[in-house]
Amino acid sequence: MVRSRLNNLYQSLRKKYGKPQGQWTLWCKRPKSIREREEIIIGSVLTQNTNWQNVEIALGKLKKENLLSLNRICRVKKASRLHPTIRSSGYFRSKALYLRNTACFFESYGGVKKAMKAPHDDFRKELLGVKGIGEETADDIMLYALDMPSFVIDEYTRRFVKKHDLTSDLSYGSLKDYFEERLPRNFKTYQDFHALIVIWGKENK
DNA sequence: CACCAGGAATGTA
DNA sequence: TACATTCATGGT
Repeated sequence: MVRSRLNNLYQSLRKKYGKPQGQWTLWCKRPKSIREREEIIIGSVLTQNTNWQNVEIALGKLKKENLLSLNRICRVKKASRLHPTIRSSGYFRSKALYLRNTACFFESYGGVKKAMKAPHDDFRKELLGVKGIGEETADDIMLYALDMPSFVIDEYTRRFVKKHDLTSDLSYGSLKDYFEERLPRNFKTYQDFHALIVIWGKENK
C-alpha cells in the first residue's frame, strides 16, 4: 500500500505523542454520549481565539448551573443570562449570542443524534449559516462532536504545513482539500491527526 | 505591563 | 476578493 507523506507525518506524531491527551481525551473519545457531544459543541464555540484553560473555567461554571446542555442554553430567556457564566472565555457578549444561536440551531434541527445522520455537505452549509460559526468552528463541531470526516484547519495546522513545506496555498478550503485528499476518509484518523498537530504546535513556537 | 490564545462578524475599497 | 478593525479574559 502506498502511503502519502501526510500519512507518514501522522505516524510520526503518533509514535512521538501516542494517543492525544488532555482536552483531546474527550474530543477524540470513541464512542461518545450525547451529553459529551453537546459539551464539545459548546466548547468549540467558547474556544474561538481563546486559551482552552479559560474555556474550561467557563465549562465548569456552565455545568454547575446545569447549563452544559444545548436545550438549556437555547431556552435561556436572554443571552445575557450567560455573561457571568462564560465570562472567563473572553468576548463574552458575542459568545453568549453565538452559543445560543448554535444551541437553538441544533434544537430546531432535531438534536445531535439527528444531525449525525445528515448529509455532510448540506449540513456544513446549514451550520455555516449560524451567526457565530465560521469554517473552523463548523469543522470542529462536525469532526469532534458529530464524528463526520471533516478536517479542521486552524493556526496550528497552518504552522504544521509551513514547517514541513507541504503546500503553498494556505487558504482554508485549499488546506482542507489537501488533507482530505491525502488521508483515509474516516473521522478517527482526522480526529487524532488534527489533535496531534495541535499538541505538536504548542511545543513548537 | 505587554502580549497572546483552535475566530468570526462587520466595514471599507 | 482582500484586508483592517472589533470583541475580552486569564496566564505568563
